[in-house]
Amino acid sequence: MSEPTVGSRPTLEAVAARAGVSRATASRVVNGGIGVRAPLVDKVRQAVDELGYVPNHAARTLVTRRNGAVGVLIAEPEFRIFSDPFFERQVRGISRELTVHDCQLVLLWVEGSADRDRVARYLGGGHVDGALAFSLHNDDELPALISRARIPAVFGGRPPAGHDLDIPYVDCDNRGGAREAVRHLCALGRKNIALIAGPRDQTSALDRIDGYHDVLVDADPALLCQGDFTAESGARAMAELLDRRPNVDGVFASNDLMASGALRTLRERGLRVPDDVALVGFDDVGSVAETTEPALTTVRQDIEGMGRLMVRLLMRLLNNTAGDAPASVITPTTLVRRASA
Amino acid sequence: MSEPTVGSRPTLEAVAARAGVSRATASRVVNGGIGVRAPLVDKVRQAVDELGYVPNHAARTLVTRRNGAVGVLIAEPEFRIFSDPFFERQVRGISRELTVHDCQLVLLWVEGSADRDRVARYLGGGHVDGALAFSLHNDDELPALISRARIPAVFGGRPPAGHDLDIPYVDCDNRGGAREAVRHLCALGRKNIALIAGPRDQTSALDRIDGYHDVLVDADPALLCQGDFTAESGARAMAELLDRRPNVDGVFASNDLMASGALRTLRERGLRVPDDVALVGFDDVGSVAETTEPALTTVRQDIEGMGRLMVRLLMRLLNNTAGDAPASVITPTTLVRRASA
DNA sequence: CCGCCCTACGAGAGCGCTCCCAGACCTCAG
DNA sequence: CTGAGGTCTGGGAGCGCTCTCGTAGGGCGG
Repeated sequence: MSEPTVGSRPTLEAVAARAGVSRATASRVVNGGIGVRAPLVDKVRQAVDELGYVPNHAARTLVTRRNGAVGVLIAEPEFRIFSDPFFERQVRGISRELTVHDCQLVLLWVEGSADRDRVARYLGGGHVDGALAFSLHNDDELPALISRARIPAVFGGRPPAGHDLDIPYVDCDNRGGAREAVRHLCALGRKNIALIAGPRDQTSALDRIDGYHDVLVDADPALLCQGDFTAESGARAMAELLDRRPNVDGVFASNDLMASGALRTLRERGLRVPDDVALVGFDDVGSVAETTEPALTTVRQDIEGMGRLMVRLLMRLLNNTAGDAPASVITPTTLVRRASA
Repeated sequence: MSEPTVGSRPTLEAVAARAGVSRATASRVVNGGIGVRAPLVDKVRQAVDELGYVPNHAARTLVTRRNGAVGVLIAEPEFRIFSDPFFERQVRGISRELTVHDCQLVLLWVEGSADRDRVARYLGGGHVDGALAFSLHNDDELPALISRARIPAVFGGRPPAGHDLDIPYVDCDNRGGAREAVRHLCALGRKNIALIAGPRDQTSALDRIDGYHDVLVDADPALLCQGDFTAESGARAMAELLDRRPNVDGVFASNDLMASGALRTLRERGLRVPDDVALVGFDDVGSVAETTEPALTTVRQDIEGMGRLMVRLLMRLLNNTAGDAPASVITPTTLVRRASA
């Protein structure tokens, strides 16, 4: 097909020869050097340096059956949301933690049904040790795809019910965070607290709605307005809420982007934040929450940390000869008080 | 270390046995089946299906020295710009084209100097067949990194001068596109055409500035204002321009994001677009250009196509036993007329 | 009908590595 | 001084695949 990537790289054999030891010993040194006496270790290390030896990954994988790569599955609708800083942060966390574990990130972008087959084959083909996936939508094909590939996996975000797979997930305490946000508005003395909800096909959005209702058990249904996690939808929802209930004095927006949109509408209508209407967001993505005017009071979730956690969970899954899956993790949220509430 | 990913998958040997042929013949069938008679092909295919055979990638790589993976290098500043739809689109194009070539996308995120070593080792270690990188900043370490790893690579965007590496790149005709934009404003009869420029450390921004000057050879320097490709900077630049030269009647913003910011400022100042000020952007990212009010006249570059082109160039590089590097590609731009100019 | 050539298939080596196992060596107690 | 027990090291098999090469077999011209 083509030339080797680099003109014949040195093999372990060559290193061993140069160091005057056997291939087995050289291998031991390369893999940590335990059980090898110091002088030999040094000799091998030196040979490695001199020759610029880099282990052949394929050969190693062939025998160890591990390839040090993890697939990150992103389905089309999510990818479009890549512009959402949320994703960037989560992938960043994943990437960083994978580096720690000496693993590579293989981006698998599932775009259509044809891709679904391809990716399932790929996952099943042992190209990657495990998979990380974001399960955001009810109609998502990812859980099915993963179970088909029979590969260790971890989800980011609680998958919708209905999947009987025991795939662990990492999520933040959406419901608890929402409760905290709403309680905070209550504590400020707000009486007509509205909710700008996220899309109903995402568990995170549903959980935040539940949290709202936990606190405001018999909230006026007209105070709940639907958004889709975009700033634009937040602006629209806010307008609608103000039309329906002009006496709104508190708003919990299910994410910061929608909160920023709501803020815009409030400003356009000449309402002061937080004086007239107190506003709380969710996520605490710095690029949004800190730059609004006024800065957003919001529920922080440790997005990058969740990404890292996903990797750690997967690693535990991989190093786990017994079959017991580690439990899912719910990370805590914290209310970050800024100016908007 | 751990269990095999899946309990002992079938090998080619097993397929061959079941089909009653030799391993060699089975291999031939799996790899396209040329030189094998139809009945045998069928038998092998059937065995593959029945056993659910999937080739072992590592074993194949070990002997072919190709691993069907391409590294996509993203340096930290770019990654932060992932929220820029530009990147999403380009990666999308790359991903799609890689699928066509049966290659995987390994995301390599270069974050610091420590990472630089790690990634260089990784690239040099033959884990990937080639690399794609985005060279946006003058101070970028990526070109050096790639030349160190001595691996076939293609850049997205013309790298800044000063690198004597013969790494081909794919870029759009930034200068020509800018010329077209400015000429269009001229054709509309605009006399005081301002430029909102992009950051000076990016070749694309510089080229667009050059294009502006190509048409407006002795433009008033006060009509040039610096931005950084964000909407916010566009808004600020527009404000500054209006303060400096209230008679501005045409603006070429070096990207759509800045154009959208400029639009906001113009609206706030009560100026009508395009009646008072005609505005042209660059990029034609739909999520921005089509949703502004009025919709943006802009210079379209085929971002996804450029991503695909990068992959094709790399593939040519890989299948190229002679050492002649394919030439870089400059893709054309087209002016898309909407409402803003 | 015989021999030639071409095509289809199988045998086998080997890619670079890990890891099992046997043997060498050393230490120390008896 | 000897042998048991431990620690290190090397030999060698084998991971699953591709690919070269040799051979068998069939078609066709002479």
